[in-house]
Amino acid sequence: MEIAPKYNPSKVEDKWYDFWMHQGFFHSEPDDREPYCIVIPPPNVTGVLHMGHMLNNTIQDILVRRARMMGKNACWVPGTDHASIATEAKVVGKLREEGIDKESLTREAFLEHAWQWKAKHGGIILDQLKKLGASCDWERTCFTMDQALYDSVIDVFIDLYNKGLIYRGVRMVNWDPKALTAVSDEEVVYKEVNSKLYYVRYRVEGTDDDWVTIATTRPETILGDTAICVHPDDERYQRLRGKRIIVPLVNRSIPVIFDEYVDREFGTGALKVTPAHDINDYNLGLKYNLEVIDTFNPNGTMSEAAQLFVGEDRFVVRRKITGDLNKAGHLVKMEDYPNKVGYSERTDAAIEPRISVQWFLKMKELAKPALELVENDTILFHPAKYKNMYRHWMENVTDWCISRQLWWGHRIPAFYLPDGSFVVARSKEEALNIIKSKSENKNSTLKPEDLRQDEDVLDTWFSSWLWPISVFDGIRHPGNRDIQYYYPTDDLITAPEIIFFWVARMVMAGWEYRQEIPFKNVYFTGIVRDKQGRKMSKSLGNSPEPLDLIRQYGADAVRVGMLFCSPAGNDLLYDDALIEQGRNFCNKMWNAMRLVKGWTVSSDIPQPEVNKISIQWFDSTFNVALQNIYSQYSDYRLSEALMSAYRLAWDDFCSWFLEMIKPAYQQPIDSNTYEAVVNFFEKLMQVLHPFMPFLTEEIWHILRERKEQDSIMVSLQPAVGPFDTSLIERFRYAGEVIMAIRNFRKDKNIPQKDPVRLFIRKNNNEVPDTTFDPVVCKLCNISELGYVLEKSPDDQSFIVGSTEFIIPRMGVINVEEELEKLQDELNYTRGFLDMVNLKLSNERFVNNAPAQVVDAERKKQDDATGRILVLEEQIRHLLR
RNA sequence: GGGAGCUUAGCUCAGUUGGUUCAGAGCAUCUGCCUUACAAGCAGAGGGUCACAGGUUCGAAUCCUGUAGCUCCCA
Repeated sequence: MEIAPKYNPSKVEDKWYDFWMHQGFFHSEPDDREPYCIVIPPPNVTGVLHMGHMLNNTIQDILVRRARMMGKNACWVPGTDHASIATEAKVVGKLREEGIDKESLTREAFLEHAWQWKAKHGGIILDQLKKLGASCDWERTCFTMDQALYDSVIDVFIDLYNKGLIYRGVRMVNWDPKALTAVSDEEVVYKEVNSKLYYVRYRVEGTDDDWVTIATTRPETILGDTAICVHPDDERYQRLRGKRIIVPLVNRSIPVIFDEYVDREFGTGALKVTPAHDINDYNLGLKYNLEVIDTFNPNGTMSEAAQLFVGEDRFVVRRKITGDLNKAGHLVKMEDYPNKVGYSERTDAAIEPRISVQWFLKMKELAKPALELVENDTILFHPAKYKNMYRHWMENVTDWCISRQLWWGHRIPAFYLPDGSFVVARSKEEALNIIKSKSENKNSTLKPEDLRQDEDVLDTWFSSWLWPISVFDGIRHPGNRDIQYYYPTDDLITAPEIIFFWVARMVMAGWEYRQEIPFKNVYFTGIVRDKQGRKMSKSLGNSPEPLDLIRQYGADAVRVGMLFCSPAGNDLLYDDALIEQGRNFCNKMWNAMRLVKGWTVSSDIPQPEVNKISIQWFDSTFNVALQNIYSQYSDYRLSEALMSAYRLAWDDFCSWFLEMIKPAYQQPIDSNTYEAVVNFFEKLMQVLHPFMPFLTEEIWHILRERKEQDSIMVSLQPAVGPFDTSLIERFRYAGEVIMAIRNFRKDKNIPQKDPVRLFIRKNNNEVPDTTFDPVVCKLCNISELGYVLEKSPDDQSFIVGSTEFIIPRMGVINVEEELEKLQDELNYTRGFLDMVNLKLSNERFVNNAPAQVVDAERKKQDDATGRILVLEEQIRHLLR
């Protein structure tokens, strides 16, 4: 068989992905096995694959493939999220390009466009994930607006309403003037901006020249002022008691109120109060029963109520009004002032606090058990430090504004009667029944068409929080086979930035609807950043195109590269070098396979001693590493598990083991050894499979003849076998000897191809351990190995531990150079011994430290003493 | 303004209950090598007062206190 000298991923990857799909290996149905389940954090239908998805889904795939290879019934449910605001914005934008105004369409017509858009773009990310090797159960692909999931959301709304947890209320909300909708507190991002503090003076009513100066960052809101507030103890303003103030430009008379809320240090100590446009002012307004004048239209332009600048944008008005105030003699001064301004996470428009009627979900009761479940480790966070953040949010949780003034999404199932009252129901008909059953005769003549359904939809997260349940239809059919089997799911892999948006709320929903946790572990991934530490983003243009990377390096290389430097919860500084490292590793494995497959096997030759001991050593080494790797998996230290597997494969298997058992050039290998090598190789591929699925499947198939339906991905990972740590320990020493001989050769310019003789000098009457002598001989090209008590004048030697290794003179030696080296080492060792002696002569140390530690020091003492003797003798020897 | 966390090699990070698996790994760097699996490689080497200052202890990267710097979250 021709095997390419370099691994070519593009040829291999599509082939195996198709194979896995055709075999149905990704699909899961409930059975007798233990389930393992992950639900994907559903990507937006608006999105395309970015590096963050690559990392996140690589981790999920590793966990799923590993669970599958542990014999569990693994199910990874994929799907997408309808993303109300983002999608509606995209569709509106697209329509605008086509010259269609959203306002000119009916709701039904608009939704028609939205569904078309979703059909075209909604599956892009999921298809891209296939290139990465994602082993999702594609037959279970879900969308948050599929009928079953849609109805689940509506059911939950109705249920929570009936439980009194959902209410409709007038509240100050975060208004996104671009998307024309309210957004939740969590969707507001605060940014530091350089703004100005405007000092504006207001005339006291009934005076000609008595002024009160206030400081504001938002002069355009002056038109909505309905009070001036000062601290009751502020000496400067006592004269204002009982007075009224004239609002500049509009000449409205407003009261002065006294409240301790005011910070006397800030600005002038006098605060203008605009209840319609600031949350704190709103609260003051409630307290003092102030007039509320809403001076803005929903799109951020001035309303009729403002009287001036009607229809002009708030930021334009800020400029204009400053000029007008100045002209009218009201502007005292302006100062630069850095402050934080809230922006919409979705549209980046500056958030406008706005009074409006919205739907809210009470959070306090739901938060209580959800906090407890994380506090008592029923749900584990990896890394655990995120518990702090979670606790903080849960303890300070506020009611969740769940309505959005959009069309794309789950329409709020509330129906309004002509008199303005409403009922919550699944349909107009049901609503009508409820109305009729409640009221005597008053509404008996109502017809369905008299009812008007709420125009708004629900926050997207109000569907996402049900995701782990609704993908199995567990809201509508709580007893169905799937939900009973797969729920609670096992692991959730997500970003810390949505810990409140999503993770916390899933815990709440899980507890409310199943009295169960939604998942057992939450693994928080970091943010993928560029080399300068900037978050990768489209606008910065600093992100590589993931699919290009896969084409260039192969999916396995990308997976391995991304994971290498990504401990849980830590940000990943992306660098192409990481992916190159992944590619190099793939190639290394490929070449090892080429080596092994290149041998001719003979059952006629006996197995050399060196091979026997090498196989024993690698078997132990492998099992120790395996134990390590498995424990790293259970601690969710995936990058460490990968690193352990990497070193096992590269260092232990390739660099050591294969070199130990490798037959001489063009010589056959004995069949026992060959069988052992192929076995090890197979197991190694199984260990590596979750990280690099394609390459391992390819090599696994080349290593042995397989049946048509055989696949490494449904094989079982090896169990940890017995191991001999003393054997590993003894080889560690032999390895040091080998390295010392290599150094010796290099030092003395003796090429590897020239054989040398090696004599080991026995200390006193010790019985030498000869286990690895054949290995040393093979790897160092030793023609003769013996044990001696003395050495002859011409010999050269080196020391490992406290044993001297002698190599009969080959060529000339530089006596002075040797002496200097030996003297240096002698000095160092003497210093070392002094330190140890000092420690051992300290009675408090000997009495207080555990016996182990003291013994270790004694051992050091012995070794150093022995080494000094050898060194001294070597020096004497040279001087002779 | 309130809270949480971080600071260990040039870079990215490990380092459980204080004690020879405590100063580690990978990458990068440097030096030899195109040695018939692999130059996308092989064999070696160098590199850290564990942010700073105190304290506890026989013993501190690890525990305590303070200082400085960075990051994140909340308002």
